Amino acid sequence: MKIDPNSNADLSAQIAKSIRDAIISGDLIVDQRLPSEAELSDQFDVSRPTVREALKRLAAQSLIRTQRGATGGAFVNKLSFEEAYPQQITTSTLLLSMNAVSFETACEARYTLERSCAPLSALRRTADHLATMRAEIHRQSQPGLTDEAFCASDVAFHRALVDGAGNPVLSYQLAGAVEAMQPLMNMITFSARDRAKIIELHTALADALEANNAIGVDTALAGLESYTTNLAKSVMEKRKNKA
Amino acid sequence: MKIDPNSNADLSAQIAKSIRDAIISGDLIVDQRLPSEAELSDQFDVSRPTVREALKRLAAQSLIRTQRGATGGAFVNKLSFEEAYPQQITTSTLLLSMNAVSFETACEARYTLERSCAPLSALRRTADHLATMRAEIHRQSQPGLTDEAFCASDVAFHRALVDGAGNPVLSYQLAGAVEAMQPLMNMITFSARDRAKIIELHTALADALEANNAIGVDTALAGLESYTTNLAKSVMEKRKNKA
DNA sequence: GCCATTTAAATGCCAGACAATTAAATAACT
DNA sequence: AGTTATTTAATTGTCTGGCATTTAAATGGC
Repeated sequence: MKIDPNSNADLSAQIAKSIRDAIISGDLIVDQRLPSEAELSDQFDVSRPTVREALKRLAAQSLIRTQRGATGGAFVNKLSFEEAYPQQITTSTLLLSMNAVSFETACEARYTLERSCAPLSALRRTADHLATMRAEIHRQSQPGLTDEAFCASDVAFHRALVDGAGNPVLSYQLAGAVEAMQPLMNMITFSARDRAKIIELHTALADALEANNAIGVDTALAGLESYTTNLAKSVMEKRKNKA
Repeated sequence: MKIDPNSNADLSAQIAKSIRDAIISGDLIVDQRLPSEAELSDQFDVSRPTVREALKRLAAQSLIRTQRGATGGAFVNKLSFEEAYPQQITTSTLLLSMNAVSFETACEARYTLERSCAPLSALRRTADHLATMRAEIHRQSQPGLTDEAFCASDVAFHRALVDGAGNPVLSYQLAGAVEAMQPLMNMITFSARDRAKIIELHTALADALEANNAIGVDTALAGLESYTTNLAKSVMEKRKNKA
């Protein structure tokens, strides 16, 4: 393997790209062992620290894992949905916070995606999903719950709804949309009245899901979206007037 | 700052996590300069190569960028949607190829998400989006087009549809779902008859979008999904009988 | 005041070494 | 022979020290 010395990219970035491409194309398959760092240094004609920087880049993307010891080395990692979740959530969160995405835009995206899962979830949700949602509703009605805990419970509730669709690809894609909204929602202070209204809608949602009523689920979600949006709007308004 | 020597994680991983957390929490803000590698070595009490490995991990996630020279250093990067796209697509693609996700499951997720964008796109699509879609339809009807090129055009067509919703968060989330399907679709051989049918559905879709007819768009998408799924099923069947 | 040069600070890269870990090979012992 | 203890070898993890390269600012000459 060779590296272009005229490229303006770091050597470690070029090497990482070379190996990453090999993984994507299938040249390197899951659990296959990469050459040792010393061998890679020879092959790419760079020093070991440079190879290591390249490997750390790949490790940061969960594309490889490393083991120490005699039979150790770097191995192509089987990227699992579980591993990809946090990455997806971190990225989505930072995208929202760094790009001045309005609450409305984020909210619209989140509920648009979530509503698309509703029919499938109404069809396929298991008793487990329903139980999780009922439990979260119960938690949400506890007095003395902090806004953060309320929002976290809200996220758990909605993730159960999404998971009810029984499609891991959907769950993965939705994780970013649903979880990344939490920091934004945390900025809203929920009064007792707000919570009661949200719990009411959550209950309607769970009821509809229990009855396999897709339209009812969609209606409840639409209600939640408009209520959340309006709530956020009024909170922002109040803050603006105060300042 | 301190690092736990009892943790079984690499020092570079711990340092990367520490800095990453500072970025997520807002302790480090966009375009802020991190301490130099030498200063970080002192602060974390590790050597410079270890610090560098940590920084490369963060760079691989586009959380920082580095500049050489007198006023250079590592800066917190403003994560843009454009930067996040390829990451998202790579991850989604690998998730599908490494986890034996069935074509049906992937297809269901993709069309479920895409159909959720349809009403918004019917409402907001610009002339530009329509023009892109018409151009791709034209390209798809060219004889002699390879299956790969046909699929790539298909992806471009659908991305224009999604972008028509005018919500960058939606576009980002959908990018993974739509683009990651391409390698799977490339495995299907599209006969002339298949292509004609798909182009017919694409045209119906564009027509409905032009008329701001949300229901028509949804119908066309539903038709596409079932046609694609059946096509894939018959191709797989044929291959199985052959072998 | 403007341009060329020097300087200093920073990242990029390398060579070599040692520590820590791990599995396999070997030796010792029963 | 079988089992246990020891040694060995391979590999990653980390450190030290250094040099090359890049870049902006400081300096100096005109």
